[in-house]
Amino acid sequence: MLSKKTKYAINALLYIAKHVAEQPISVSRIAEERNIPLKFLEAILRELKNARIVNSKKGRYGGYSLNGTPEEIDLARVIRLFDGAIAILPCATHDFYVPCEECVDEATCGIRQVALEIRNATVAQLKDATLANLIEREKGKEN
Amino acid sequence: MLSKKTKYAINALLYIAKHVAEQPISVSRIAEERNIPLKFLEAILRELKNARIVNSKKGRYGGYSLNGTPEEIDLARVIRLFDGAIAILPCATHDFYVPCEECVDEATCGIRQVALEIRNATVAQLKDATLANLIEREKGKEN
DNA sequence: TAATATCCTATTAAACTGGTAGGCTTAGTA
DNA sequence: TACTAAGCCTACCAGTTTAATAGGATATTA
Repeated sequence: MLSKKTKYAINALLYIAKHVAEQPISVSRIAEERNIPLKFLEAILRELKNARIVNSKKGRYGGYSLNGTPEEIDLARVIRLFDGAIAILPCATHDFYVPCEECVDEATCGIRQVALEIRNATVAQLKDATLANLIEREKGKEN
Repeated sequence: MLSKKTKYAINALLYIAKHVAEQPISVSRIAEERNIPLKFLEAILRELKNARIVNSKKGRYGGYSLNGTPEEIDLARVIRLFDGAIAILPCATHDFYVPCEECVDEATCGIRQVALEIRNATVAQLKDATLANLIEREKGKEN
């Protein structure tokens, strides 16, 4: 399950993506519009900024803007940032590899093979899910 | 990520499946062979028994045996038992459905559509991963 | 009746999650 | 220059979950 942090992050990014013309957008505006605790969202956007997914502008009339187009930002990136690995086993992740303690022989482990196949499929689906794609999907379902 | 409980459960089931002829097999034997804390594994096998995935026999020379063939027991069932939902969002699960708090309109939500697609693919892969299939995979990699 | 199993309940330490509090720094604008 | 609205940073906290451990009750077989 995705953490609330990740879900808040995705929703905030979608909000910015839908209002690209009005960038930069302040944390307080997003917090109000999407019903996210202000201080919590502040921390989230700071993390997104440190990960270079958004840019920030300090001071009055400052706020956050996307670093890149909505086509370039996908869910895999956001989820990895906040929730870490996407795979179901630590020995089957690409970015966060850690061997399984319980494992006798990783090379032959059947569970690991399954975990790798699932991860590959899931990551592909999450990379397809860009901000632009998500907004498209919502429009498609509206009628 | 799968919990240790789930991983222990899968390993215990695989151990029993590999020694079908010697059923029932005691918790202490499995715990020793697979390096799993005895009392913890005890609780795990009891849960598997309550979920009718294994059978138990009390008293001396008792132990646990598979309830069904290794072809009939798959990872989806075991994971759902210990870790709950397989989907990445509560609104995208089949067995544990709960609406997303953050959600404005579930019917059009793009994230949910992605989550449903991922869940469908993942569940299919986990259902294919039966105990028999996992043992097959290990044999295939051995040479 | 001794030995060896499963079964059951309670407790616990550590980590994680979701959130709050308070204050500092920076940048436009009157 | 002073005000104000914004991001930036650190510390803390309460509740939940995870991964166990402890101790004993009950059942079965030789």
